[in-house]
Amino acid sequence: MAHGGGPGNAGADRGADRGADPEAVHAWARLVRVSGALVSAVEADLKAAGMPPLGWYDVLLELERAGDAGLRPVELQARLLVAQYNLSRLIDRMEAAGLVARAADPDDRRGQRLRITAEGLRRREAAWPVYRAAIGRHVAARLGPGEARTLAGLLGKLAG
Amino acid sequence: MAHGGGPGNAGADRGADRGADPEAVHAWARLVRVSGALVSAVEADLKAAGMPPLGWYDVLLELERAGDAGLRPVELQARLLVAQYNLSRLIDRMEAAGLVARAADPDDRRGQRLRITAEGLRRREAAWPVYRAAIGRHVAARLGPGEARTLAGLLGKLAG
DNA sequence: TGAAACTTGATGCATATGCATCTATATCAC
DNA sequence: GTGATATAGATGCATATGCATCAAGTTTCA
Repeated sequence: MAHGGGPGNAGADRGADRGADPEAVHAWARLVRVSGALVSAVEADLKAAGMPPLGWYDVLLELERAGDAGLRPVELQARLLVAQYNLSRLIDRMEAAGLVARAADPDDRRGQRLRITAEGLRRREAAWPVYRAAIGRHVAARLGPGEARTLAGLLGKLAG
Repeated sequence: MAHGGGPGNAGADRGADRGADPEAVHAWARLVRVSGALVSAVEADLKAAGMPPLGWYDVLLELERAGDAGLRPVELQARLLVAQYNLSRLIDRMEAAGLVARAADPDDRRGQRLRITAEGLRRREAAWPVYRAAIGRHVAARLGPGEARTLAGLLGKLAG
């Protein structure tokens, strides 16, 4: 479970809330709390079904989309917004599990190309119905398509 | 940085997206990615200013609000949505840092009452301007008050 | 060309998280 | 009351994360 909780309206000067209006503070508090709870819930659903965690899924999906060319770790890093050292070890684990393969990059001898293995493909495909159902339960059941679209739009602005 | 990335439209049967409509899936993907990125960014801002991490802030704020009576760990756990074993050790660290105090609960000898210390109070107060500025930079600068309110509302529905 | 600066990815070490389980106390059913 | 069950909180162990730094390769530019 994520840390949640609300930022402070207990701050001394409520009247002069410099730096963030109260609506933004409230939205922030909810964002942290709700996203943490939902991620935990979905993660638990995946685990309960014997599926790999979300982070693994994301890697598998990106590599699947990248196709035969594979991806450089540094590209994957940028897409998934994970820290470099973190990705390095995530790939270690996934490689050990046989889901991805590292190969030398012919164009840059510092680098690698990562590719999904057949087994990795199978695992991602097996995970998707479970993942989709979890999203259905935790998101789609609570938000209509219009609301979901609005939410995505607002989050997009936040990502700026 | 959090794991981000999108769930699969690479799934086999795109036409029959049982369990979650595409809008929900998209909103979910954005939620995970954006909230992760923002939490990382805010956390980095706090750290850069020498302030305690978000999780600590949340604990301090709840305890400050609870006042003299303090809070039971189990209550804090429910409010912050953290796992029990996790909170137990978070409190260990914060106690070691002198920001919170554990005391035996007079009404339940299994339990404790947690209270914020004077130093904890000072730390939380010192952190708030930094935290507020971070929220301002990362949220308020990108969302007007009306949008922030809409976002909070949608997230509230998601929390259901 | 060749030295300085930068990029890519790995890794040792400290810290944090998750899981299972444990102890102690409280509550419930009888 | 007493035994069964539930709840509060801690903890050993495995795994994951963050930080700093490193080695190897690439780019830049005098």
